[in-house]
This record gives sequence, structure tokens and C-alpha cells, in this order.
Amino acid sequence: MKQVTKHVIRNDLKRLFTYRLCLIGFKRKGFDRIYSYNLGEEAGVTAEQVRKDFSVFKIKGNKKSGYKINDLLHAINEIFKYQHNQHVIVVGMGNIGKALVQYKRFILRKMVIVASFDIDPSKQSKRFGIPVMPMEMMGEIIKKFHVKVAILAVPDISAQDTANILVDQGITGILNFAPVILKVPDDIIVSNINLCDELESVIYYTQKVM
Amino acid sequence: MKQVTKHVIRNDLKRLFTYRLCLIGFKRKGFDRIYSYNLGEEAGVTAEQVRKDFSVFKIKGNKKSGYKINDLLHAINEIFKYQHNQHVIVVGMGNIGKALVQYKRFILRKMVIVASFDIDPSKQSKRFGIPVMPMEMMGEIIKKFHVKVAILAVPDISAQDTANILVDQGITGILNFAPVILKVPDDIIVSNINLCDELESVIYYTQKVM
DNA sequence: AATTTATTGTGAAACAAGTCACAAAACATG
DNA sequence: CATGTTTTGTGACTTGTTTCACAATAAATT
Repeated sequence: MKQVTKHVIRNDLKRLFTYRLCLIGFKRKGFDRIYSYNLGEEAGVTAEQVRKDFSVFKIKGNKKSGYKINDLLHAINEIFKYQHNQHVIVVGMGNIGKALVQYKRFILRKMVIVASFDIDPSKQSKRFGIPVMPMEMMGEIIKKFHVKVAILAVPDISAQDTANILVDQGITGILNFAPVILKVPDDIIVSNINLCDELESVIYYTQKVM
Repeated sequence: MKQVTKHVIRNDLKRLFTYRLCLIGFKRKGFDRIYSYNLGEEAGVTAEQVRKDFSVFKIKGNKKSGYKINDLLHAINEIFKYQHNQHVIVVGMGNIGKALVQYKRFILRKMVIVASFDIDPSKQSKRFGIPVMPMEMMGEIIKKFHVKVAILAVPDISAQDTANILVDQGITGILNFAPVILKVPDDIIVSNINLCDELESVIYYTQKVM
């Protein structure tokens, strides 16, 4: 039943996020329209890649005068719109968990952390804008706020057990910060962020390539 | 001169990290030897993929009796060994920066954060095991500790400026948490972690695929 | 209104990554 | 020690992704 779900975020989707970032930058600088090669240069990909990506997502430009930035932003936001005001919980209030519940940017992107959880009662007394609750209350909160996605920031040793609980309580997507390959049912989305791996990769490349 | 450096971590290298994680798990469970299909299953890839990856990195097993876990771990660590006890700095002591300087796992992986920096003098008075210094002292510290890699956790508005300073001071690798596509010279490694994108991706997939 | 120019949109070609299939090797067994 | 079994290592094949090349077309120019 339990299986490794290797969830690799599609590259074109990732690039879509990058395009959005660049477009916001262009808009801030006062631009109104943009060509595929401008955006490509800014995003670090070829102009053809930009056009292909837009083509995949059915985003149309205007031959000769390129794309309207507002249209692009609107189209990209449309792709993600149904997920606005999604409720998210954070499990594990260590260093990473605490930083995430205080991270302002989620709100700007309409993602709302409604509660956090920790086994340590001393942490439960504290608040960081949102309440820190005992693990036992998770089911209740998940049901009450229709939470589908959880951020998992517990120690690696308890990551799998906690993931099992999350799945049992109805969570279908996990953003996992624990350095563990979680075993979850096939239909559960898991995305891993391993900070050590990321840092070590950068160090690797600074010493190797070039 | 300044160019977008799109640094995409090679997939096989990323898998190598995953294998290491799994191998440590197997070892903990008392295993001594392992077959490509065990490791593949655990890591969420095919057995052939495992063997191909090892073949690329010149890691040899034993026909019929598979791989010795210790040999594998040793071989993988060997690939990254020259970067042990690398000194790293953190720039920007907001939520993310604070979490990272307190993140224990870096030490376990022999990556040492030697100092952090912030423009805000009120933060400079504090300490989190390591000193929080004014930006002006960056050059001195980078030289003193031969720092090559920096974690950039400043607000997006000052990310590019800060990156420019880092590069000027001799940094060659940046782990960037600011939601900005940094423009740096070709030979500088940049790896981006965009927490909003990651969370939004998970939400996207929980609602779309399946 | 015809001509030139610049840019998109997309099939075809090239390239990269992953899977398959099987020979070679190591160990087990009779 | 020959035979059978299992697993690695890798060349061939397949699948997926990116780049190329160019027709279609919108705007600018004459």
C-alpha cells in the first residue's frame, strides 16, 4: 500500500514561476509589453523555450509586438487561481517551522498558514501570529479549515510517523523539510526541500565546474 | 559582463544525495549489503537508474552480491570530501536567516557557518551561536575564513545589490532564498530556493494531477 | 496599398535522460 | 568442478526535452 512517491515538479511549471517573478520585475520597471527574448534573457532560458512554454499553457502573444505583461501575469495567475486562499498547516516548530509560520510572503501569494503543531508543550504556549497546538488537535483543525497541504518540519526521526498521521487525517500534499524519503500512498504529493543538499550542491559546483 | 547564471543542479547529483540518505537509513536498520533494486525502491527510482548513476561516478559493486553499504557511503562522501569544513556566511538575519544559522544539520555535514550579517544594528547585538555583524565587516570575514559560499536571505528588494557586493568580495557560490533571479557573472554559481513556489507547486499538484 | 521588418507559434531535428535487455561475473549447489 | 542462479555493468533503444528553422502574421514604412 505505502509506496515511495517521487514527486518531481515539472520543469515547465517551475519556469512559469520564474517568468512570473521576472514579469513582476519588468512591470515594476515600468514596462508594459515584452518579447520572448527579453523574458528569456531575464529568466535565463532561450526565447524559444519561453514561447514553447507559453504554447503548452495556451498563452498567446501578438506577432510583431510580443506579449502584454498584464496578460501574461493574468494568464499565469489563472493557471494557479483555484488554489487561492488555500489553508496550510505547519507541523514541527523547530527553527525551520518557526521561520515558516512567520514568513510574510505566503500571505502575499494567498497561502494561509492556519495553525502549527508541536509535541513539545513548552512550545504550545507560544504564538507567532498563529497558534501552536498539540498534535492531538491536528485532525480537528484539518477538518475545520479543509486543510489539504502540510509543511513537515519535524526531526528526521519522527518524519515518517508524522507523515503517516497527516495522510490518515486527510492531508494530500506535503512539503517536507526533513531529510527523509517519505513513504506515502501513490496519490499523495510530496515535495522535498533538503537544505543541506542544496548548500552542499552549491559548494560542490563552486569547487568543480568552471 | 553581468549575466543570468541559471544553475540547475544535475539530476544524477541530486539522486546521489538521495541514495546517501537511503543508505544511512538502511545502515541504521542493520543492513550491511544492498542490491540496486533495494536502493532504487527506497529512493523512488528504477534499479537500472541506480546502477547507471553509480557507473557514471565510477562506483563499482559486486556481481551477484550487490554493493556494500559502507563502500557506497564512502564513495559518495569521497565525491564531496574536498568540500568538508567549508566556511559559509549567512547574509540577512530575518526569519529564514535566523533559522539557518541555528540549523544543526549543516554541522553534521561539515558545513560551518562562520558569521552572519545584517544592516539592522539592533540585530547585530544578538548572537545565535555565531556573531551577527554589520555588512561592512563582510570583506574582512570572507578573507579571514576563506569563505566561498554565501546564503542570501535578505528581502527581495536588496537581493541584487547584496549579491553584487558578495561577488565583489570574492564569493563564488550563492544559495539564494530571495524570490529574485540574480544577475551575476558567468562563473558564479547560484542556486535558488523559493519557498512560495515550492508550496504553491504542492498545492497545484494536490488539486490537478491524479 | 504594397513592401519591409520583426516577432510569434510550432513542426522537425538534435540532444539528453531514462529504460530495456543481455553478456559477464560472482557465488551457490549438487 | 560443472551447472544453475542472481546481480552487476553497459550498449542499444526509447522517451522526453530543448533548440532550430521557418511559415504565418502583425505592425511599420514607403
